[in-house]
Amino acid sequence: MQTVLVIDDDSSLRDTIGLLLEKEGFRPVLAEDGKQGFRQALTLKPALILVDLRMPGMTGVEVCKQLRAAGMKTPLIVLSAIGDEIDKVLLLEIGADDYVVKPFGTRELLARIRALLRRTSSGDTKVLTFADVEVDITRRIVSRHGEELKLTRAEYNLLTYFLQNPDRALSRDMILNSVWGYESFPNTRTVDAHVVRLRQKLEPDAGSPRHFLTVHGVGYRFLP
Amino acid sequence: MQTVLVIDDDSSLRDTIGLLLEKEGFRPVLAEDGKQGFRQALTLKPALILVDLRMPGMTGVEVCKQLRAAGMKTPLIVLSAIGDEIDKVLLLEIGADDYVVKPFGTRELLARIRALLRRTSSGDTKVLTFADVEVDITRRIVSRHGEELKLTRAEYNLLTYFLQNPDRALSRDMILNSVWGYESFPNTRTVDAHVVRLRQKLEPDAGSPRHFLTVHGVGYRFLP
DNA sequence: CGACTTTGTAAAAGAGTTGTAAAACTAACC
DNA sequence: GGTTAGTTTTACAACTCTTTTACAAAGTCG
Repeated sequence: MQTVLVIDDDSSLRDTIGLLLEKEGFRPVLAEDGKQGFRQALTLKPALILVDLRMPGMTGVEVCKQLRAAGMKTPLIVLSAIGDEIDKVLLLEIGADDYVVKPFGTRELLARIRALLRRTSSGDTKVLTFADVEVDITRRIVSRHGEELKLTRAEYNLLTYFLQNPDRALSRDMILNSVWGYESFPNTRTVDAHVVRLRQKLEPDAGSPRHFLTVHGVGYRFLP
Repeated sequence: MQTVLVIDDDSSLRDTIGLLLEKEGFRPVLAEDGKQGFRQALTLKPALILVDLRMPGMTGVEVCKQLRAAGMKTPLIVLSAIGDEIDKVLLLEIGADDYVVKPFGTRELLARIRALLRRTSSGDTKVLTFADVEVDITRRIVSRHGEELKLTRAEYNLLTYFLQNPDRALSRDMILNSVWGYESFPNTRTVDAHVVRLRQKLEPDAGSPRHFLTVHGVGYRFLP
């Protein structure tokens, strides 16, 4: 989950943004002044920073400058009040990546956050999870408790298919067609062999599966 | 020198921007419509693209969408006339990185170009590193412990591609398209041959690679 | 309860993928 | 034109993964 640091002295706005971010799947961290925010930025290394331009003490411009001087390249969006005289060019030159003028819609703020994250982190890592297992699609790695589990290609493909079709009875033929494609025609027992392997690698107790369930006479059902 | 592709049907504006860029040390390439611009973007792989929103034929939005669909991550700034009703959020969502409203000052345009180049990783980051290897992009030199390692062109290109896409499973086809381009069609085994060479030159122990990892049945994953 | 079908599983057989050196080919440079 | 450096293809061994097979275990149903 990506951490977003929000630095704003207006506590009500800060909380609003915090809630919004939380709802959208980010981990918000709130700071009420520039100095505190600056320290948290260094220690937390958030994925993105939102900073108010006008604050008592250390201003947004100061925060931004200092962070860049400290070598941090964290993407940063400046929040400015409509009355503020902002020199857009200056902002961009001191190292802010974008700015949003208050009052702003939540949709706009989110879009900007996403766009900025997309182009900076270059890796929008997609991660699916079930139980205590993590499936990192971009890295093509499956792990449990941070420890990598080695899955073969067929196992991996089968697993992601199950993840995309949770809690549904899936016949062996459906599975074969979706995972193996219409070109190859393996025996339906092939599916069983791979399910066995997924159970052995991913089930807490392969003997009595809790996630990869058998639907007798049909096929399997995956329960996250 | 960094190439900037300018796509605009207004020839006078196009030339003005071209001159400005040239004066500021960029290499401008001009395209007069969306289709032409799109093709040049794919072949030239510019460092940055400026595209007019309103054009006959393929619009700026189209260009942007298509480029992103083709997997190009080139930073892109949209130029829009003051009368245009632009949905900023939409622009950012389709993958534009920034926009400038015409008429704009040259100072503003340049600041935005620089800011965008700065934050898009390889913009002015001249040196990339991983483990004990340094890759100096501007000098096109790879070294370890200050000692130069001689890499051929293909090896170097492949290495920088890996560096720009760390910790992601990359299929041979993706690698071929990005490193070799859409025009040449070498065998996918070519990739393997070059990976072998990178391992031999850069891995501490080429026999058990720690950085250039194989993703069986897919391709490779580079771990810095 | 049996007779029958379906599933679990390990292990063998088979298929496909990768590592690697070397040959064949190209482009670049005197 | 010939030499050289670099790229791409090829060939094959080594390796990994997939599929089949065989049999035991479990489930279904009269």
